[in-house]
Amino acid sequence: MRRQRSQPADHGRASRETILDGAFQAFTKGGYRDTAVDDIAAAAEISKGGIYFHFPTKEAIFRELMRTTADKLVGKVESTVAAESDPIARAEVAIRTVLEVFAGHRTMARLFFEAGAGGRGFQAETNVLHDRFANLIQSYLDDAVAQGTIPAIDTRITSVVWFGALDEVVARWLLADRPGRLEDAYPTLRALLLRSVGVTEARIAEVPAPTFPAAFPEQHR
Amino acid sequence: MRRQRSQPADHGRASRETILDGAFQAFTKGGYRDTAVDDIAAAAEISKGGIYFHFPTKEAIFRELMRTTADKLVGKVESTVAAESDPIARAEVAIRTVLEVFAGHRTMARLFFEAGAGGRGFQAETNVLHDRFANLIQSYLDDAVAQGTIPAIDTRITSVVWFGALDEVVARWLLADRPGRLEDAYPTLRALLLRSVGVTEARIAEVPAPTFPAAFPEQHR
DNA sequence: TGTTAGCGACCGACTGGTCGGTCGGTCGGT
DNA sequence: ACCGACCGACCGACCAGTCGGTCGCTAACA
Repeated sequence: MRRQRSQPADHGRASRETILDGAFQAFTKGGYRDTAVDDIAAAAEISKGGIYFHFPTKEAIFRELMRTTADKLVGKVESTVAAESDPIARAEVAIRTVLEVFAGHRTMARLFFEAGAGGRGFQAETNVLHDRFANLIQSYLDDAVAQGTIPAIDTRITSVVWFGALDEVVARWLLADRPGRLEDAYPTLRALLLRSVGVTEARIAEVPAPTFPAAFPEQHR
Repeated sequence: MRRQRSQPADHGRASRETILDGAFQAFTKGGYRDTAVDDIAAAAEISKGGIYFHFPTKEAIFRELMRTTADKLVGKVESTVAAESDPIARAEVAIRTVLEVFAGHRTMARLFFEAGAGGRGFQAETNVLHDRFANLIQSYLDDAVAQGTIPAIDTRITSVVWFGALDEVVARWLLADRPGRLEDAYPTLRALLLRSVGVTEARIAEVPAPTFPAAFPEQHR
């Protein structure tokens, strides 16, 4: 199968994107270690040599993919958050947005969660990602504390806790046999997190938080 | 280096344990994928062939290691929990115990957290582990709800959230450049979690929770 | 207009190295 | 003499990265 050769106007941009797309698909099922460069090549309909013309190593592809994908997510969060001015409302919207984006892009979630499967050094990569989100959350919490909306607490640990909670909820959803709708977990998650930092019950009840049926399909006990 | 041959009385039990010990050491630094069977052999001071006399596959070694280690941890938790009768107190003690055990056995924590680095199928293994602890937590929460100590909430999601929080706190501690004392995070974590399920402030303040200095060394912002 | 040199993009067979697992063999105890 | 425990060289699969090519475009030149 002869491939259409790219026009010179492409400047190689197109195929770079094509490779990234293929890499996304490939990494998405299988994680880093279980994905061979040949798999990426197949997914992107390009040769291995072609890939190495555009990228120096397999790891470089993965890193770029992670970075740009995270950028998109953070960008999305920051733009939706911009509509709110109250710091607690911002935190709420941030959490909700992450949930919604992942709900709509299960594969993207996979990318983030199977990133770890590249042992040693990728742990560091994941670390940066976690930090990024935790810091985002922490900034909202700090603001909330500063303006007296919530009592003074250790916002560093709190942001870690919030992130961990969010992370785990998404992780379980990803691994569930018959996953429900991820967004359905939001009302409960929101209430738990807001309560945890001492937001008043009145404030928590403010958004009626439609009582969906339990978001988690079944429990294996 | 000729090794001491085991006495027949051993029935091979000793060397099985020796291998498991070596595997623990080896897996502990490097995760599953980055640890070669030869590494395990070296750590256990036995030959590769010797290992395959006792275990069918590398994966079998890892699974057994995970299982028995988790057993120990769960056992420890359950025995300390037995001293308490109030379900919320039990949950508190469970969290605290996990923190303390990990604090004292950093390597054990490593084993659990680098388990994921074996892509696909190990995710499932980790899943089981998470389930085990989440279910433990859920049972305490269910009891607390049943006896009216806390309001009725979705204990399934709540247990996932609690576990996620705990998990992330430990993970950050493991990856910190200059980790502080893990137990120091307990007071804050405890307060956050208890508040999240609606335990009264009075009850939360009950244990004076000695205000340690911040448990997290520094923040990279 | 026809010819050709140069080049950027891409191809895919191949290499070097790693690693899980095997297998014929050894050895001490009974 | 036999057997269970153990040894370690070896096999084969897999895979990241390389390298000598090919192809078609464009620009320079005749």
